[in-house]
Amino acid sequence: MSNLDRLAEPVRRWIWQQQWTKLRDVQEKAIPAVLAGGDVVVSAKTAAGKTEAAILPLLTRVLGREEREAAGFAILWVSPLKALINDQFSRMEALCETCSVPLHRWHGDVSASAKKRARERPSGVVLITPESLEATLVRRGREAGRLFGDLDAIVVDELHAFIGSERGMQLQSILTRIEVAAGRERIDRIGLSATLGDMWLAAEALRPGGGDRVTLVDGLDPGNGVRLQIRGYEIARSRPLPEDGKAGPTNDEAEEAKDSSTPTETEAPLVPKPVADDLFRLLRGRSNLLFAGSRDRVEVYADTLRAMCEDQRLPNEFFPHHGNLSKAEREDVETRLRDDPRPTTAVATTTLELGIDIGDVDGVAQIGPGSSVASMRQRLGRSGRRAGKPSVLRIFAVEDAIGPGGSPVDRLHLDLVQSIAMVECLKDGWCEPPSIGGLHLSTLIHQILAVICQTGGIRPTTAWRLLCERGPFRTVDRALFVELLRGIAAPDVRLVEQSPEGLLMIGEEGEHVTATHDFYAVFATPEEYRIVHGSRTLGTKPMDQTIAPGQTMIFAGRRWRIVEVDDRARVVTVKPAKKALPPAFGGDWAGAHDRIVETMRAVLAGEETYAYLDATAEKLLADAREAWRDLALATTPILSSGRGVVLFPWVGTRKLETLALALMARDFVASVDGHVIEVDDAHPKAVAEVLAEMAASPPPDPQPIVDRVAKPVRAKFDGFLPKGLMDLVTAIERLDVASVPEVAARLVGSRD
DNA sequence: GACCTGCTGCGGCGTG
Repeated sequence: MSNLDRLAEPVRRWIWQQQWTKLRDVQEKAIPAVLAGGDVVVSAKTAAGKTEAAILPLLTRVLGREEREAAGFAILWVSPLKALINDQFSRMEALCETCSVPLHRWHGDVSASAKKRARERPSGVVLITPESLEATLVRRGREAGRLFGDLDAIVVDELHAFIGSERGMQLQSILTRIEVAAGRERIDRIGLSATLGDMWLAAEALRPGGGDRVTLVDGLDPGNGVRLQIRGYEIARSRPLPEDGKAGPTNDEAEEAKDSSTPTETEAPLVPKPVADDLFRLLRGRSNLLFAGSRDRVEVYADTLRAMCEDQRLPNEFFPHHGNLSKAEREDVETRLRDDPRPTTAVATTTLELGIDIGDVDGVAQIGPGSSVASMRQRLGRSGRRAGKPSVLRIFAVEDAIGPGGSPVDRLHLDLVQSIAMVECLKDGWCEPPSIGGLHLSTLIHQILAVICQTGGIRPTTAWRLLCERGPFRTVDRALFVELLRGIAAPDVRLVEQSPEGLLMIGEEGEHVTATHDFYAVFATPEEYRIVHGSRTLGTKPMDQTIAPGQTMIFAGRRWRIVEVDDRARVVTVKPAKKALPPAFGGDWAGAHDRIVETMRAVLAGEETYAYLDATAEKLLADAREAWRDLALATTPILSSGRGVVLFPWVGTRKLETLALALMARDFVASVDGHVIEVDDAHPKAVAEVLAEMAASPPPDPQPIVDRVAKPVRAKFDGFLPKGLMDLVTAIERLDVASVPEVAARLVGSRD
């Protein structure tokens, strides 16, 4: 018997109106779990019907409750994106109406009057962002009991997107604060998540400290199979790529003339011709997603493919999509993908990996290995959603042509090898676990300020119990909490102060910080210029680079020249140009997980053949394996190179960077380049001696290593931390000092 | 050699 019969009558009526013949697997499983009460994580891939899996039984619960005197919201539905809230609102509107349950949208783009109405007569379901929830607690803390005291359940949509992040810590903290303000022991939490390698992490993220009591519901995914290919390209580079942003031409007539000239023969194209030709041939005429890896590359690839359409007098079907493009530019692409019959390829960053509704695409392509196996899996799920259609993923591995005399690292074709390693990890069913265990002191500072605003003043002990004992900051003990409070109450900081009665109050600087609307978000955002053409805002660009009139840039997939820069208003006015340079957005490299780099070593050292490689990729892999043998890297992971040394420990980026800093603390000039460490002006024997000593000793003193981290301040409130606490955060969240002996042993252990 | 996300309250003005 289907669990359909356990749903309330109006809910069943709505299902009947939808003409559903039966419930999806994940819905059948979720209904009894949600009806039973308690915490539940529902996991399934995108578009499997998770929303209905949660809302149908939740509405049944709400309709089954006896009418109560005190009003209040019944269901709090927290979502990471405004766009998702809008999608979900239209999906739930008719259902809620059938059930006579009010449905509210609550985020920054919703009118203040609609929010006021919801606040004055709170009831039914409210779809809200963490930031809007934070704002409500901070500005109307005394109303929290009235608004949330009668909640039946809290839903966290896209739970996986919150795990381990600053925003995730904030959300967990807010959920605790709501339970406490509502005077409730606990309120049921329902998490909706993508499938993770380890679902216990999702359970623990939903209920910190109580993950083992969360019910896990996993939707079956029969799937339509996967067609995956790695395409190799061996490109002779006569000249290096132009350096980003630095070579902007000056504003004069000669430059205007240059706009219309064609690129000279010696100038290397930004996208190698064989790669561009294949992309054009394989993608044109269908609907695809092309993940280019960075915003700069999104612009360059979209511009190159658009220009190819124009050269062949064909209508353009390639459009860029990334976080710095305006909402209007992005929505045009999304709508065209979803509703327009014309073939469309969106060239994108990670913006199109998550939940936004764009329907199904024919294929997915990506340039290079991509940032993680987890993201490769999400991308794969974007195609092959229609019955009988497999998921199609093409990975373009672009490598330099290089002879036996070339640089050892380049001969290993590590981009291709990493692509293979990541596909192998994916086939094994593994993906990176979210990184948890950080101290998150920046976010804790935020939560201390927020709780003071919410309550009007709080005792330090009460704050610690709320945020660290009951809330999510479990790694912060009383002593550390007191040290943090002393730091942010210091006379030169003054975020907080203590009243004569011992209550924590907002200090002078804290008044400034909490007064602005920028306060509600816990993540930092760079200052940006707005890029404007005529009356249309194309998007924004970070202001760390120098921007000057006369410079050209590719932006929103088209070519522009900067006409005017208004530094006060932070507006850059542009006009069309015939030729332009790629824009520079900057960014940091998050690095690869240990398991990926270990698999890369196994790929190089092994003899396995991979059926998903094309002929060039096979040839490049053979060349890389030949280099591996020539260089005897299996037995000699320390190579002499020019006047320096190259180290191949085959560990993930965090351990690699820690070892490089440890060598710097021993007065070597060491730097990380991809998956290797380069030591300048050093003799292999001298480096090996120090490594042997590190391998035989306990982990080194972290302080000299921490002191060499280039930019320690990263999170929004890091700047308010006393140095000792900033160093602690750096050591715990960015380094792995304990691994130094083991990584050093990998380099010297195999030489004896 | 990376990416993404969010926002209150109030004063002033125009419109129905």
